[in-house]
Amino acid sequence: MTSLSKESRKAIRVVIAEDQGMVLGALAALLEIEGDISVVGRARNGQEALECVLTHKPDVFLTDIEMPRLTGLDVAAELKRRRVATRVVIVTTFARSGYLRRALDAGASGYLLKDHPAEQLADAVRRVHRGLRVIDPELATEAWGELDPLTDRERQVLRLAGDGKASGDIAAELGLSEGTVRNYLSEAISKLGAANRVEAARIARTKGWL
Amino acid sequence: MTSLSKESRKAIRVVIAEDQGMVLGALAALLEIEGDISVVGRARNGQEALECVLTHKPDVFLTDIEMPRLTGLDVAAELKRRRVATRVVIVTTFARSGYLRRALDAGASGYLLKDHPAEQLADAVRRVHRGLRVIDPELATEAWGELDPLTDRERQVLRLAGDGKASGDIAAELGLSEGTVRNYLSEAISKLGAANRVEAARIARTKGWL
DNA sequence: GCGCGCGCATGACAATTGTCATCCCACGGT
DNA sequence: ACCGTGGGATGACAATTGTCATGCGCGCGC
Repeated sequence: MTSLSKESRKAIRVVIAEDQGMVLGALAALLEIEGDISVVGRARNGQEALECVLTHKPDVFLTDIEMPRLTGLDVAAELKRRRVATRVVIVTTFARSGYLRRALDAGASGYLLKDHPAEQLADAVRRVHRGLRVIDPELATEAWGELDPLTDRERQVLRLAGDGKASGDIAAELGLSEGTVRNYLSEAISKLGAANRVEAARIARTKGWL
Repeated sequence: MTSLSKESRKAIRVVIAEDQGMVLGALAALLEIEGDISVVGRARNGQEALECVLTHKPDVFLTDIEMPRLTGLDVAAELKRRRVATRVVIVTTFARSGYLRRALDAGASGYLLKDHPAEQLADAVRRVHRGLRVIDPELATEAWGELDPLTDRERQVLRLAGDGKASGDIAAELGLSEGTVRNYLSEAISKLGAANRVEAARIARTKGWL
């Protein structure tokens, strides 16, 4: 279709970031077999990814969200701040509306789920390169749903509580009093309609709010 | 063994199972570019995988663990039960000793982590095809460490508790009394050296015991 | 300067959780 | 028939958790 005209002349230059080495290599292979896309850089964490994009200035930057050092969202935000022209596409396992919202805020042009067919990937890269937006339809609808009702404190506290830490420990860790921690937790629990701290943490996590 | 004499004549036939479509496609692409390997089937869940292996009788079956319907471990076990000649290689995100143990019990010939470099994959397929075992070294050592100390009941109860359910709910769900549930939980907590049910669940999960 | 809201803390109380000691009962040996 | 054992239940008690009402100080808007 599109690029048969000039074909190999102007390949789309891509950098990929993904912490699972096997998947990273595999995605790269997947794109390389498309004649019109060329993978010019790979990164296994956010830090590396940022540098890689900055030095290569690729057309498209494909990134996972959950990575060591910096998340894909952090990297996207940083690229936006620096007014880098590279278009960002998020490729993640998580269908969490909170993530999508943050991705868009961070200026991402695409948001795909690892779930859906591999064919979509090369296509998405081309579309985004042409200046279009590619948002997984499944998410796009639900996305403008509820926004995160939690305050920063509630988030912090909930995160720790979700790991099984006791109120006292959490208090110590955050330099608060135990009673206050329980208050925050109680607030979070009621905001999320949960029955206890653990359920609350689960809910927040699945929405991408934690 | 069979026919490596003729080289390209006889490509290694592989079936891949992986629930994330994108990753599935990517892994397939990765293997296809190796001249001596041919992907003859793909599956996105355990059920499908089992059928696919049964009908294609591939040389090697590459599978993720966590999938809908049946886990990769379940499929491996079933293949062993049926005395299918196909060699099984587990490819997973999780470096959990419990998983490795179960994989070996189920007759798997390989256990790789998605973390490590993509190059290893094709190599592992060849090695396994030749009749060798390929176990991620990182795991291999630690593997013959502790075995699961939990009883069936403790496992069930812990699973539910880890999701934030209250003792009463768990009791109802399993047809036990609330006190009994607390007893099991207490046992599990002490066996795992945890401070509470949530931490206990976390620990069990990271060991692959849950 | 006044009032408001927000972040944080207290204290008090009920519900849930974690720990133990004890008990019942269905079994599987011997 | 008789013990041993393991699954399950009770009851009692302490610690932790969840809920509320209330209090304090600080910054902000007006």
